Amino acid sequence: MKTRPGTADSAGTADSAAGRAEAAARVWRGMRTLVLDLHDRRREVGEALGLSFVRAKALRSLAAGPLTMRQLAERLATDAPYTTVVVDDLQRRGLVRRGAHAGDRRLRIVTLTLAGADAAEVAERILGRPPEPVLDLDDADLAALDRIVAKLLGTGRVPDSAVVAASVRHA
Amino acid sequence: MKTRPGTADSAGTADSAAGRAEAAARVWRGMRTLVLDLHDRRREVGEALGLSFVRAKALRSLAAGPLTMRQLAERLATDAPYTTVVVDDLQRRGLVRRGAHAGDRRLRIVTLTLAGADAAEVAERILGRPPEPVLDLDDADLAALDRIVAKLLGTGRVPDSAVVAASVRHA
DNA sequence: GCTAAAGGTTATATCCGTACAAGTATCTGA
DNA sequence: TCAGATACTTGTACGGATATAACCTTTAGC
Repeated sequence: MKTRPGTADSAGTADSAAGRAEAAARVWRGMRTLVLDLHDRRREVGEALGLSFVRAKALRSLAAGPLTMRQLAERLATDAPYTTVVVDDLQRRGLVRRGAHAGDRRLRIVTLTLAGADAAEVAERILGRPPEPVLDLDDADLAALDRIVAKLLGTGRVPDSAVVAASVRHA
Repeated sequence: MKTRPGTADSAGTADSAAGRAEAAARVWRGMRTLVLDLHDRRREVGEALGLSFVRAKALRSLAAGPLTMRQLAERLATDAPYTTVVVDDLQRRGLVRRGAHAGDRRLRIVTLTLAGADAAEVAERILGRPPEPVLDLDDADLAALDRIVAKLLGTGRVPDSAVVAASVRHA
């Protein structure tokens, strides 16, 4: 609504720009609805593991490799004290181990135990299971979506797991 | 990786099925990453309005039209008592009004005030603003994504705002 | 060596959200 | 009319998450 068709100038790009903005907004709202409203499984993960969101997220973060407390805090978007609480809890449950860093003895390196890796995998499987509508897409649509989503991710920031892994590895 | 190319049988559909499952999982993980990790603006909304997530969500729910307490509770996925707390708070801030339902005097109908509608619009604008990568898509990709996302949403449940609005409207 | 900075831990306070119990007012159906 | 169900409110208790301050250890720079 309110497209003001009279304002389109010679090239027609002005009108197209308005249409693009609308389409982009519609797409984004749609993606948010799919992820947050229609197919949010975070509660399911919590029930399956008996862990809160942040604790489950900590396990999933560690699945890619060990992290220091500070790095983990950044991943979880929390502060250092609460990260201590979370790791204490996970350690008490036997899901993570705290280790020392050879190079810098101030650092604590948090590593998944086997049980922790199992739990992380359970969480990842629940969260990663694609919803029905995605599975029902025809081959062409799925391939197109796959390509476009990869493009959307590609423009973004580097995953930063590589940096993290490297910084820990040289110990 | 691990595509096991030898297992493809005559029709080639078996191999394609495996590829489809992988693509679907990759797409879904990508969409979750975009919405939850790379472009989550829920914190920004809270800061802009000075309201918690649930309160902001209540305002956005009411933007489509008045709701009874119970309907609002369902939208927020909370129980009735907490909904009372939330509405009390929003009312104290002058963002919503509690009204009576003519037909059934047990019901309380919650309506946005003008200030509440403004706040809801602010929230919606922050959350609905598409991230850069979406805006940077070329016309063909954006159109394809628009079409496919609409398809993904279409398979789902009816928005149920219509039902809600109708049930309130007959007052 | 001494000081400042960084990594972690401990403790405390507070808010948000969930859950449960109980009570009031109203409606519905036998 | 009377019992039971529904809508909402009040109160309470608790876990989860955030913020801040204080402290200890270790590292790095002068």
